[in-house]
Amino acid sequence: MPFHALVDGASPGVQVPLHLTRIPINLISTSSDLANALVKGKVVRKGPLVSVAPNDFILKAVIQEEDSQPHISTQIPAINIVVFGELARDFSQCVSPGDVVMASGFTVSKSPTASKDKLHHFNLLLSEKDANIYCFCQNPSIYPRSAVARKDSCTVSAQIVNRTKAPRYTYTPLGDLKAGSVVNVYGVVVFFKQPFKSHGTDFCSSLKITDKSNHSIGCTIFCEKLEEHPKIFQNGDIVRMHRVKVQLFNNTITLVNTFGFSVVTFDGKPSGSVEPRTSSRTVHFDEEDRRRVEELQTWISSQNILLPLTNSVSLSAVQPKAYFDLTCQLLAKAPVDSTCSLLRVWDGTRCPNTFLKVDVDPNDVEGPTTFSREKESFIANVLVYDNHSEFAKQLKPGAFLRIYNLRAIPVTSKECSVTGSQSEEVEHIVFHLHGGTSYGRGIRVLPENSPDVQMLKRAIAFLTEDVGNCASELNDSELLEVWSTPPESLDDEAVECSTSKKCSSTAEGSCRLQLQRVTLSELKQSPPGQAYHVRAQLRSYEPSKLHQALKLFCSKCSSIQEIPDDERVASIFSEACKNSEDCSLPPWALSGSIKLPLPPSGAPQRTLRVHLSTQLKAEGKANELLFITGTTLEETCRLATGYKNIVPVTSSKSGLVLMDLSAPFLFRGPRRFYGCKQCSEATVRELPSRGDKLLDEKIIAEALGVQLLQFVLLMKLQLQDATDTLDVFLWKHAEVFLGVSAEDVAISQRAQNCVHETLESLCPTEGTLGLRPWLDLTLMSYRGEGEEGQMQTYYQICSSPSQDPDLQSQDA
DNA sequence: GATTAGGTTTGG
Repeated sequence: MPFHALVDGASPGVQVPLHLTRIPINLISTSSDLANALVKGKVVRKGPLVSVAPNDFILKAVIQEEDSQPHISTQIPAINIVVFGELARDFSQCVSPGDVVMASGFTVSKSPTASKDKLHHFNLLLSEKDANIYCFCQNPSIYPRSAVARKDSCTVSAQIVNRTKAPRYTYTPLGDLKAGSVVNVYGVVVFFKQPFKSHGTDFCSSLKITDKSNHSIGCTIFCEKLEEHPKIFQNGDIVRMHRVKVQLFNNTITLVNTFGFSVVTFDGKPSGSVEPRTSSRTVHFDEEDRRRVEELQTWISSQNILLPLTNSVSLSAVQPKAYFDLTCQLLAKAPVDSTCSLLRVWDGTRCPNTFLKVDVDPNDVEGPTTFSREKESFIANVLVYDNHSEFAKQLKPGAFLRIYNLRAIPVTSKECSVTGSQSEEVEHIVFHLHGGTSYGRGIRVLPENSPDVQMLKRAIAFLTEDVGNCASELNDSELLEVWSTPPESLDDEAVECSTSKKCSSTAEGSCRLQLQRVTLSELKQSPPGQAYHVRAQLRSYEPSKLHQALKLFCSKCSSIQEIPDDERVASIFSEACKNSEDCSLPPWALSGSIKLPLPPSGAPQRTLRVHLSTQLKAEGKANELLFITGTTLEETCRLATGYKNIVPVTSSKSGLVLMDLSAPFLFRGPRRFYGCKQCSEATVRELPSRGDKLLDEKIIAEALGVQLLQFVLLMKLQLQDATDTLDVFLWKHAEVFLGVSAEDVAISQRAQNCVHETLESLCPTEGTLGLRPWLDLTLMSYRGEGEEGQMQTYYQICSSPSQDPDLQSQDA
């Protein structure tokens, strides 16, 4: 009986058990005896009910002791509580801020947000199985959900909610599997095949998983429906399987699914949030699972990073004859014959080899039949055979794909030379996806929201800018400026000038691409405007503090801007408060007030004035977007944790206006979004109706006339080989190179650690240069204006770091 | 509560 709603402090048949002893919030610690402990506090903040699965929820709230003695301790008598399962839903429905609750049967965990929210160093965890919450309901609340609508909420009738216990799963380490048993397991994928049709009634997935025990266990999954199979995108993904049978086959332990089987997968790379990949509507996923996934993610990243689990390479890093996985976008496709189809794909990088032209009937082509010469040079031709040709029938141009175990086949053919008389041998390349499923051969459509697709989209977006506009080749002088000094506005004429020069050099360079690898010394003497392959070691990189590598980029004016520090943003907020004037509200806006969650210790609780859209309210989405006035930065951040989208505004004579765009124009949870000062024409206006489409930063920016800035990473690397050293920029391909999204780096310590580990593996702080891995890189050289106005050559990395194992120990 | 597959290429 975990949840008890009491009206006027009582409810028929419900009593707070007498054996429980109240413990002051500031005395809660891991060492306190919690078995019979009871905490009491007023709910000062109630977060949204987050659905993690049907009938499974998480809700966070803050409770504060009202009657505590401040002199007892300096610890703030307020604490985060995290409620799980259906108990969370009951809490959400029945408790309003202002209500007093008591809780027992909780556990405590270290609060990851303590330094930020200045609350208690521990969180209270309340699971539906063990915890009891007693709620003393107050008068109808005037808090967020109802405040704006001025609607009474939560007239709770006294009730006792009785829930069946959520099943608790135990997971068997892969080293402890006993033949004949049925178990639940967690593991890291080290091999997998996409599901294929078996000779029986089902599709079959074959995979191999490992864990800390370092056993590698083969698994075979039979399911009739494709969506019931594990959604594995790459080695290193994490799988959780329930109800698999342990069998011996050829004296080896294997796992096969059995009745009631279910599987969930997770990205193996830490990204700040753990998203279960499943199409099951009844997945159980709780804090314990989150902890297990994060633990495995940490374990994976601690494994030898020099031996990457995945075989993914970008087009720019493809080696002839090699097998590899390619993440790409399908542009066009056509059948070639009864067993073979042509897929035309790209990934935003250019393969140094020219592709064999595959003749197909233009009438059979799905998607464009031709592309501009520039765009064509970025497109790969992939021939897929047999079962994959069948699978390709269902693919649609525009889809994002990962193709596993592709092979780059060099093809030599005779071609008439330009002069026409003699024929000369020309080397082309074409990718083959051979029939069958050996080595995991197959094609997978990646979901739009996957981090890899997001990165791919950005790489392609950068490219299409470049292809569409010769100005493309990077605003080098600006890169330099950003590098050493705060950004200044660009001199337009200077850009025009350097752009036109770059255009001509690009035009000369783009038709003939360098095929062979060059040394750094040769590269320095080679003509600019071309792509080159180099093999080099990373000698050093800047900045050493990763947060300094994070910048904001405007895709409209191509400027790179620094992320303003909190001090600067805080001063913009306080200026805005000071200069605020009374104004008449736009006709579409509704006004209300909300109480700010948890005031800092001792301060009176603040009531904020908010505005929201009549339209959104009519659609039942009043809380989706709030315009708030008169807050400090700190208050805005606190508020943002409980609402989807917060836009701080200020009132002037002319009405509501956005703040200075040096400050974020939008807050959502820990994420902040910025607009370009130069390119925005910001106005506070009502958002057009979007139907069921979720409000995201793009929609909001567009509606407000804000040119959204994109998070990017910018670094300067020094490469070295036996012949020379070379400074290169890592920018447009930084996400591909580092394997994280810049946006994640902006909010996630774990993503930052991931980057740090990658750089550390390529360029260890300790150890000799000779031991550093050798990297196969594609560099683009281009001319640009230097700091003092003279033209000079710059280099930028445009590939992922593919490492050459043969050269690992060779000395520079 | 049966059956399927049981990684491992070199090819169009």
